[in-house]
Amino acid sequence: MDDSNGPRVTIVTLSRRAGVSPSTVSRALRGDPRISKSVRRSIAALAAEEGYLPNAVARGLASGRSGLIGLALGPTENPLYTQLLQLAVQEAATRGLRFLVMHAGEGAVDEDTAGAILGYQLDGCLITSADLSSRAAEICARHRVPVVMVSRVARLHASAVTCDNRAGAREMASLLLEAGHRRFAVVHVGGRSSPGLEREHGFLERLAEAGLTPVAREEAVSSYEAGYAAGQRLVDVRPDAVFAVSDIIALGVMDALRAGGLRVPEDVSVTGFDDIAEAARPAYALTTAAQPLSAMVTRALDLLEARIANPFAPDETITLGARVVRRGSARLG
Amino acid sequence: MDDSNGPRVTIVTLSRRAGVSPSTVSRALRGDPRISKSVRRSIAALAAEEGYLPNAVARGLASGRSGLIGLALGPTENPLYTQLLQLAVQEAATRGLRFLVMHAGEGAVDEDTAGAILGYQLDGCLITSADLSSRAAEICARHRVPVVMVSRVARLHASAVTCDNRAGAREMASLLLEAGHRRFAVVHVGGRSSPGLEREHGFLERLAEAGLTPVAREEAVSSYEAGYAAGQRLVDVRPDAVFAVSDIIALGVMDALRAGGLRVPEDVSVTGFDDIAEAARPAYALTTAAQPLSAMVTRALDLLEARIANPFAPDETITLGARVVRRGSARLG
DNA sequence: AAAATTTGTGCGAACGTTTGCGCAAAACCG
DNA sequence: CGGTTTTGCGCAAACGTTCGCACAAATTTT
Repeated sequence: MDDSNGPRVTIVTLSRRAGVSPSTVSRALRGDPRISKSVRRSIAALAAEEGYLPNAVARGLASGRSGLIGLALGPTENPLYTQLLQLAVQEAATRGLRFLVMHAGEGAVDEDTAGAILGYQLDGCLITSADLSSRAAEICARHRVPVVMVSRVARLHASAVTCDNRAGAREMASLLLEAGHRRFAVVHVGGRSSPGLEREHGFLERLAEAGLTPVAREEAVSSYEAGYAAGQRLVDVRPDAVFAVSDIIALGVMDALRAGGLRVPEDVSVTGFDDIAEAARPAYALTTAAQPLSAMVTRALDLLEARIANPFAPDETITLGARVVRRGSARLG
Repeated sequence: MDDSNGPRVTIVTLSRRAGVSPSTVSRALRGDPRISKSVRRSIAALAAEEGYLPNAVARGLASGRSGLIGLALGPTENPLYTQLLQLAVQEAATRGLRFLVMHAGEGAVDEDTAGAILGYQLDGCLITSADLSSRAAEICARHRVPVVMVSRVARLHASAVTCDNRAGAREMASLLLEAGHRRFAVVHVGGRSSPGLEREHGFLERLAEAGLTPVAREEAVSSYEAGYAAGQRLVDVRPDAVFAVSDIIALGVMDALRAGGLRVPEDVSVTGFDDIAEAARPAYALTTAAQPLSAMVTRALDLLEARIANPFAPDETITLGARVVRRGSARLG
């Protein structure tokens, strides 16, 4: 290891020590088969001995690939995005890709920030925020940066991986219907989010097929607090089942319903969508449709890598199945 | 804007169009006072017109400053770190710094990953994970990368900003004592986390001054589930007040206590530390000692920038006050 | 044994900036 | 009006890699 304060050890340093040219060192370190095995080995040894650390910035300049992926993360109050972050970071690391965070939180990504970050010659972008304006994608497209959206419908010039929101919601509705529920309430998020819309439509569609319309339809943003407020408005409505388009909303609804004196699930079944970690807590035991988050992240990175390898690969959108997980918050068929 | 597919517009492009040298363009864009105002303005206009985007990678190579900060984030199940992330991203953006995520989640940062990321010539690192081994800091130190820890005690060659954990915990104890509580339980995290340790010590210390020792002392990792398990063990102990060293634990404790038939706060007061967003939910209304997270992030970045500007600035640790916020989960003096 | 191919390595030019230094012209001084 | 300072800009060398091309030596082919 280099504990000294000498000049940084670079490829040139190594090349001199090894008596070969810098290009040979470069190729040897990258495992280029054109370099003989013996030279490759001795250079690897030398690099380790000297504590050589490749300069990713220089590499980026020379190769045109930075190894950097821009990341736009949704509202951090929603644990969903946090889980996504963790999964994505792990998965990306194994592929030698790193995340440069462009945005974390509510609202759209700041134009200037996004622009500045594109200056890092991003190899691609991962956009997870549901209610993100399309501006970010547009900026990326203008700079020819591949984009993949996760848990969100594709926009112009972008790939996407989502789960089958509609089918998941439909299944939830079916299960609820089978169990005999008739007075349905749904808590939706308006037009802010494409998955939210799909989930609401799927649910209502299935209800309609059974000849039913909901007794209440509350709008909320995707947060606990908004869910709580919606839940309060539902207390007097006395639905026998409520479907919230996201878990974080469902948790708020549930707490409000309970605060209003209703028992869950005896008086009212409550269900959500996402299967965030909080949903599994004993105090909630929320029945919900699970997004296969881990698989989604994997596929998203696959898509990104494919586009990096071949910039002319067509946009693609992958839909993975959602699976309802039964817990205590609802009586199901 | 450059919607065409022509070659990228670089400083050289601009310099030709403007009839000046590349160095003049560079200086003009950076606002160098040595360039006349008129030239500066015309170049700025030209840059905007051509949709010029500075290449941050090239700049990094030439200047030795990448504008990149490595970020190590604690367990994402703990909303604390998520809030931290959001605040840090915002605050950093205004300073022209970007985060490269080194780690997110439990456990120590992976050696190889950290090393690889240092190859991006980070200007500094922000380390927030409480239970991180000191390895990350060590690696940074070896590569002469300034480190600042937040919500965590300093290590070798690192600055830090924390809140006064001990004082916060002491105040909580005082308030609880004043309200007449005598049967105390504390849920701690063992030696895994320095803030956790300080909080526990502060609390116990104040208790000792009142001639008391806790009736129970449960160990947990910093998670809801571990808190829940600890809470279950406490049901039969029937403490009249419990102090958990972090909110996420306190929430688990509270749910378990309630599941065990105890009323909060009538039968038992429960308190925590951090003031995460969940603590304010009506279902919890957790009384807790708040970390001034926003201020901490600001100071952390100040520290980092100071070290970037002057690599020989000494390490420094800043301690901000903690403030107990009273909510419904505890009867307080 | 000469010719053709393969194998292994070096040369040098990028990549897009920044920055120390040099040098002219313009502004000031007495 | 000659001499000194200031102002404004250009030259060219970095920064640490990658990669196309050339080229010698070793190997195979005819």
